[in-house]
Amino acid sequence: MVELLFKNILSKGVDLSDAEKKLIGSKVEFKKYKKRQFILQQGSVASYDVFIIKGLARTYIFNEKGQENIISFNPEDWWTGDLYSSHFKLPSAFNIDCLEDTDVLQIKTVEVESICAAIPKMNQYYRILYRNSLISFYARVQSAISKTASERYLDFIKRYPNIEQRVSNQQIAAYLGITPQSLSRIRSNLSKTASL
Amino acid sequence: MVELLFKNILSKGVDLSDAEKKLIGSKVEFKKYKKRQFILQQGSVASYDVFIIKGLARTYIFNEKGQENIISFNPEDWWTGDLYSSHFKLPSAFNIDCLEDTDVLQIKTVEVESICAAIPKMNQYYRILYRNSLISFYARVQSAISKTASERYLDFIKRYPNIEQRVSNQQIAAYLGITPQSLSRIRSNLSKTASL
DNA sequence: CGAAAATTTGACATGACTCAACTGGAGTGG
DNA sequence: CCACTCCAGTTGAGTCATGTCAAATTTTCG
Repeated sequence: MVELLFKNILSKGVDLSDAEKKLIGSKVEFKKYKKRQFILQQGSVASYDVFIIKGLARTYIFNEKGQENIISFNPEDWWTGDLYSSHFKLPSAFNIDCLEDTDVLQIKTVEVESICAAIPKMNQYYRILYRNSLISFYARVQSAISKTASERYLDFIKRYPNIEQRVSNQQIAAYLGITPQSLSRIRSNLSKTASL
Repeated sequence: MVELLFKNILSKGVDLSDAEKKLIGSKVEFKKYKKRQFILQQGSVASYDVFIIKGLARTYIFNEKGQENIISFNPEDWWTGDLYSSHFKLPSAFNIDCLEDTDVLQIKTVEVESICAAIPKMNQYYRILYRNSLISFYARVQSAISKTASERYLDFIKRYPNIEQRVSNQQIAAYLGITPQSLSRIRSNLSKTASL
């Protein structure tokens, strides 16, 4: 189990000694979630950073109109959680729930700080992790403000082909910020033009 | 000059010794840019991380339709650059130019790595810096996919009142992902309803 | 002052939304 | 195995927000 996390850490260029792995391993809790179960609920304060080792979760928010907006899909080998809530100890605006049965490793956010203090190179791991997330958010913002729904859909299936297979159209629509009806029409237009 | 950077580092909870300040100071280059001058041009490889001490820059990209999309405004006390390009040593898709005469401190990206290696707690500085950026990008994505142009405009002037004062409506429109004409209409509608 | 750029306004086109009805498949209980 | 319900997905009609193109007006700045 924990090996998957160490593998992820190594993939960011951080090589841990056995003693360091032992320390991190002692802070990590394994947990299983069922499909539809919540990892984090809106209004509660996030106290864990969650690393997904199997399954699929989504991070979403209800907008003013009461619709779900999916901020991100969180598959295996990814972290999820609410950085804002767990840092400032304020209630989260996010919901995180599971679209599949999901196994995770979770670490209390305060322990993340203590791990970084004890193993300074772990700061480098987080630096790289966050930097990579930032790079993909740049692209998402640009896509969101400059492209039509149809173009954004094509971006999505190109970038996350594995996720597209695993989620319903409703979920994809909530990720793109459009209605399921619009997505349905977009798909039918694309298949028409593709078959010409 | 460099004091402003140290102040920013301290504000993220990282307290530097005089020796550490000296090391960082030796890697930093001061540079002045005129209004309209480019800090980074599309197609070139970014090799610097740039800390703005005075003035205002913008990071933008040309979309497929040839329009400018502003990813972020970069005022004093902020970093700018292209994390992706400078990390992977690939040509940047971004343009960064100055909307005002701008003074910066720049550090070669490779030196950032050497600074982090020599002063491990600087990883913590970057970790926090990136985390804060990520938090604001979450909000921007949600705003972009779920709100009307009018709501996004209100978000913008509320969140960046100091920047709204300093840039043209064209720039704001490029940030919101709408046409200058639409922004003009939105503003005139808002002033009508506000005066009722 | 005069040229160029920014902003505003009008007319019209279009993309996406809403509301509503319909279709088809998955699961459930008799 | 069938009848039933539930939910995802599709489709149609009308509406609204935003874009496009064009022209008028105002502002900026050399």
